[in-house]
Amino acid sequence: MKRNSTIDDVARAAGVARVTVSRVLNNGANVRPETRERVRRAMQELGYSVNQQARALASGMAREIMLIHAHSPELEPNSYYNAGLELGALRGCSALGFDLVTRAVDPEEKNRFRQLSSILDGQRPAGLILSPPLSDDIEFIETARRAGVQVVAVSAGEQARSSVLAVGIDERSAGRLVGAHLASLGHRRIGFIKGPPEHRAAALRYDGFLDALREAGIDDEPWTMTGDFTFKSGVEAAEQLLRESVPVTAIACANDDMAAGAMLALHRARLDIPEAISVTGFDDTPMSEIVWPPLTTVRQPIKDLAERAVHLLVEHQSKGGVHNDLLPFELIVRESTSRPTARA
Amino acid sequence: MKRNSTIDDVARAAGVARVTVSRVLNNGANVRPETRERVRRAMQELGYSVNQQARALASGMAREIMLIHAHSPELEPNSYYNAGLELGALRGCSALGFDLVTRAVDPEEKNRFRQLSSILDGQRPAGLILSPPLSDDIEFIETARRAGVQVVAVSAGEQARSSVLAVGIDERSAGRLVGAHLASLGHRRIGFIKGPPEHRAAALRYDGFLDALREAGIDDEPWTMTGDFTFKSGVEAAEQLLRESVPVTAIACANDDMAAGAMLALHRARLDIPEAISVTGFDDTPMSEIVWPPLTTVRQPIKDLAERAVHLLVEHQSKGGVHNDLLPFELIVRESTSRPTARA
DNA sequence: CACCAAAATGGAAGCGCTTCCATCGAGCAT
DNA sequence: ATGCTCGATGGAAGCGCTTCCATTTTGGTG
Repeated sequence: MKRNSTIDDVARAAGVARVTVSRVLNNGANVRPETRERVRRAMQELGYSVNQQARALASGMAREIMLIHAHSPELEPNSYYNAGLELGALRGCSALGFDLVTRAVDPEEKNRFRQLSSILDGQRPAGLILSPPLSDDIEFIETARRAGVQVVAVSAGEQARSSVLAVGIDERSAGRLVGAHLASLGHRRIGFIKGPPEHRAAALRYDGFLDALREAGIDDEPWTMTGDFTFKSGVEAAEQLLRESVPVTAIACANDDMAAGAMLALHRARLDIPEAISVTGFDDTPMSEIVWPPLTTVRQPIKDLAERAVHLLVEHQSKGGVHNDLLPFELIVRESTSRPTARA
Repeated sequence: MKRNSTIDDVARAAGVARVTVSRVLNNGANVRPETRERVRRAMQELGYSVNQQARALASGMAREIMLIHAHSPELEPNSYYNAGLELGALRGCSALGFDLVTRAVDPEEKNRFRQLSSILDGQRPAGLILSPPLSDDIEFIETARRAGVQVVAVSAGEQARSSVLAVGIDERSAGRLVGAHLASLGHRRIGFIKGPPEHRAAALRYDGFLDALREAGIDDEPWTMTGDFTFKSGVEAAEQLLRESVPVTAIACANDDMAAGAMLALHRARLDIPEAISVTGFDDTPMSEIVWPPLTTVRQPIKDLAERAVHLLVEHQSKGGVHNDLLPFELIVRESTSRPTARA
């Protein structure tokens, strides 16, 4: 029955005191480089890894990180996105010896600030992870900070990113990537189904999209429609477009759900995808491989975002400060996009 | 800055020693009922909750639970199912102060027993969560037990359920529910797309399905085809059925992915769902709401299964024994099923 | 070369809990 | 009554780590 080695084993092996090992562990100051190295080597040889439980217990710091996701009663929850965030956050917490507490708050609720304050008061978490559109709600963020809780905003817009810890992707570049893809295929008349205006990240995606069109010499304002990220709103937006007989050869959507909805509307209207109209999504949810045809979309590392958020929170414990982490994204080209057929 | 109350606070409030509170906490023996009650009340009043970190540290038990999911290189991983399991397991671990370690093992790999042994040897987890088809691999389970690790089988077949801890749903009844639904709508000729034979739970679903048909007076063997749970295999199975011109009015599938595949094949063949053919799935993945038409399916509480699995593992620590937890499931009737039209 | 601040290191306490062992009565047979 | 067992309770140690403070070492200065 092999017992994991402890900090004392390392200390003994390195010929130093336990405290010194602890300092090395926490990148503490006042350790001579050679001592540090010796301790490092001892850790290596013993295959040592810290016991997060013990660490958390000793340091006595709050052991909880709170994940708040938006959940309006009317809107169906974006289960994939939220599940991904929770999964990532849990992984991060697990690795760092924290507990995750998940809460839902209605972003429309007038009362949400008071609500947050009372939650924070009861729990005193070590940090708060906010997802859109809460991560763009500056007043909400400020309420949390006033309560002395470190905040990290996930996929937030520029304002939030410049005032608290943040993780996300370069939304604007991601949007540009989609626009460039469509433009390079030869599409000139493109429709865009946007997300809700409070969702700053989606707005940035749209800006990037416009950039790409402009760079490709397409200066006409594209036809746009605003959805609320649900499948249903995608259906409705596309139906609206068909009703108006807008002559587009491609429709870009601010997320996959709306793209799937749009595809359904097009299917119903007996329009072939991508022959008649190309469609793009955003997020690369599992659904994008299931719909027909498989959806061209942007893969966003949702789990990694949340995991990173936890680390950020722990690293910047009480240091306050602004830190903006951008994670990589990727355009996944599938069969829902092709060059426009010479017809429209 | 409110500090959470500790076991000592409770002890003081109840006028007993710390140990006694600990005994109450762990349902230990040798505490007089009235003392127990007094302690309980004190806990209540102080809003006490155990510090799992401290508990885990003190009890010195392994702090890790290992989730092993099957992952063959050829087969696309069932991301929704696996993500759900991981999410649930993480929640459970988080609540109980355990860490979750996730591993993937190829169930086809001859070498998997040795592989498992070496993993277990290195990590010594407090328990092992096995998902199908590994949870039906008796020899695999035995290997783990021989290494002295408690095992819980998720969604396993009867053999595994009778030899280790297990959580799942009553697969047979769930299958019966689907069969009864279809039969009650008036379908007499029904096709069934099965899962792989090693997947015992899927086989049970099929048995239950047959039971229902028999109960409805349908004694003909239904037309069946075996898939591997992938979207693609669903497409192929349905195409096979169409090629053979089997005169079914409904197709039941062992999971949602195959159902979605079958639907695609039917769409391509210009068959309307549910007018020409009804389709059912199993699992209620998010996809079932996205496909067109929305899929009638059985909702299985995947996250809860995994969460329960963790609890089982911890409760039965070193007690060995067999325990079979059945969680509730639910038939979700959507638009992919209707009475057969008077045509076939 | 003595002197001192600053850097490097170590000792000890304690986080909240469990576990091991000792203690204390009560109830029972002798 | 006396001795014993057994159920109920408490004392003390310690899990692996951090933190506070004391101590030793270093290297720069006059």
